[in-house]
Amino acid sequence: MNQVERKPAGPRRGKNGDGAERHEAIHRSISDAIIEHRLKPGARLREDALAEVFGVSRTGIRKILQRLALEQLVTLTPRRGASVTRPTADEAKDVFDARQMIECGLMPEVARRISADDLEALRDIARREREALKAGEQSVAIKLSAAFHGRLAYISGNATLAEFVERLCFRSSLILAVYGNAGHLGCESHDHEDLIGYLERGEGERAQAFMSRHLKAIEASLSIHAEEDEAPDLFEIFSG
Amino acid sequence: MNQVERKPAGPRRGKNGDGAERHEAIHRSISDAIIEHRLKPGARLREDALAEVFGVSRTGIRKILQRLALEQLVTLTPRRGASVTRPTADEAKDVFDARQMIECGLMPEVARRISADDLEALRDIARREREALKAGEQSVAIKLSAAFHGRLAYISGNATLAEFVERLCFRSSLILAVYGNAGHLGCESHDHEDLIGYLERGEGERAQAFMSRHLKAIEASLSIHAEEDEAPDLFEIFSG
DNA sequence: ACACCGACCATTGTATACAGGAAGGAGAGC
DNA sequence: GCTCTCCTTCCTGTATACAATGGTCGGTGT
Repeated sequence: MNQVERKPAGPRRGKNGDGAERHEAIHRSISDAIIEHRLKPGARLREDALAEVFGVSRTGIRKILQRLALEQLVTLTPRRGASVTRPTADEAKDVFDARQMIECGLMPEVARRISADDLEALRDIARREREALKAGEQSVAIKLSAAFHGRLAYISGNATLAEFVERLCFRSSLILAVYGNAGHLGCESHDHEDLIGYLERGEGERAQAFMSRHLKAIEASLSIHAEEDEAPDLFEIFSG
Repeated sequence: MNQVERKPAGPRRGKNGDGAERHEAIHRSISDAIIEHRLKPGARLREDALAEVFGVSRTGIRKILQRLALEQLVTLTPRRGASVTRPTADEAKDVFDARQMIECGLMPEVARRISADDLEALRDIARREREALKAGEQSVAIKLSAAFHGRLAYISGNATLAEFVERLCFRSSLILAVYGNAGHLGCESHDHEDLIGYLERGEGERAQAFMSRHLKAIEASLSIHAEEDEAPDLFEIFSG
């Protein structure tokens, strides 16, 4: 069946078992690019291009793309390839409702378990976030905000819920990219610092209430208009 | 059961178009087999064997296996292949804590939104579950129990959280397989019927409390022993 | 006889080759 | 001049071939 006797085409890849780590690194690269809005919602992700950029074959790229699709960061349309997910208004609402329920629900346990190291790490993230915002680097700030919320969730000790929160934060970044006003993106105020204060003092209930207000504030800052591009409802348009 | 459709092995098996649906069907087949405990935790899943059974090539099987790994139904060890996940005691606790938080939190909204059709569908599932339990078909009963909880979550209207609940229920089936006592598996009593009653009467708070007790009862029925097979901690063993 | 070492086999990981469908462009007809 | 259709071209979906690795079994030496 092999018509052509292909020479072992340059196994420049086959160093050793770094394959898994390489894939992980590529996954993070693409994730970060999406979360930092360097890849905007709707952007198409061609397999060939990504394969060439990262120096692997399409096989590995496909695997990563599928994982990203499961995480709902990219959308995989059957014969059209992959593109960065453009969240709908409904999805945005679901995501923020879910964050309300889970992140707020986690706060008491977090307040109970938080350690000095955790506090330091969180303060570091919050500080860098403020600096990024001050410097106008919204990409970095958004990524750090997601990192803050994700890290917070992991302190609860429940890896399953923390993973879920992390994914919700990633999706939130996407939502900010679509529905956010360029003006005051992310968590500008001292919210994160204040939250750390409540947690440090072990005030779980207050932290919970504060987180609720915090998330509501973010959601309220979005301009969620229906965005009727995808499937323009001709009936509604012409029936009036 | 009859998913083994021996194809004529012609070269036309890649008749695309049905590819996506085929993959979906295979995914469901394997998922069901795991949830119904026909594939027990720890069972190895060789790619060749699955490829032959379902009449597709290893490429498609790999894709499905990776998706199952993302859903944490199978574990993918780097050079050793795939096997049905054997949940640890910690994971079991996390899963049930997560269900406590999310499923209970969803109940008020479910009580608000539930429709007559929903009630009928839920009653049907609960009835079939009881019948299966009476007939001693624990596999079917476990699957129906997961279906009940999943369906319930979808009524809330929050697709994101419902999806998460669905996945938690699948993982719960796995946990039951490892830590459950053969005696009283699943939700034996009239719990599901009672819950439907509360929801029908719009008593969200009561439904929430009842769901909490229900989940606690299931968790309490497990015998969670540490199961130190996976990575026997030699340091701890020999340091004494 | 037991233990260690080497080779083989089984199974996964990766790349490439091939086929089929969808989007865009060009040509022809009205 | 505009539009419709066909063709080309790119891109994804799938299978297969090849490389690498870990486990296992058998042989040999002490």
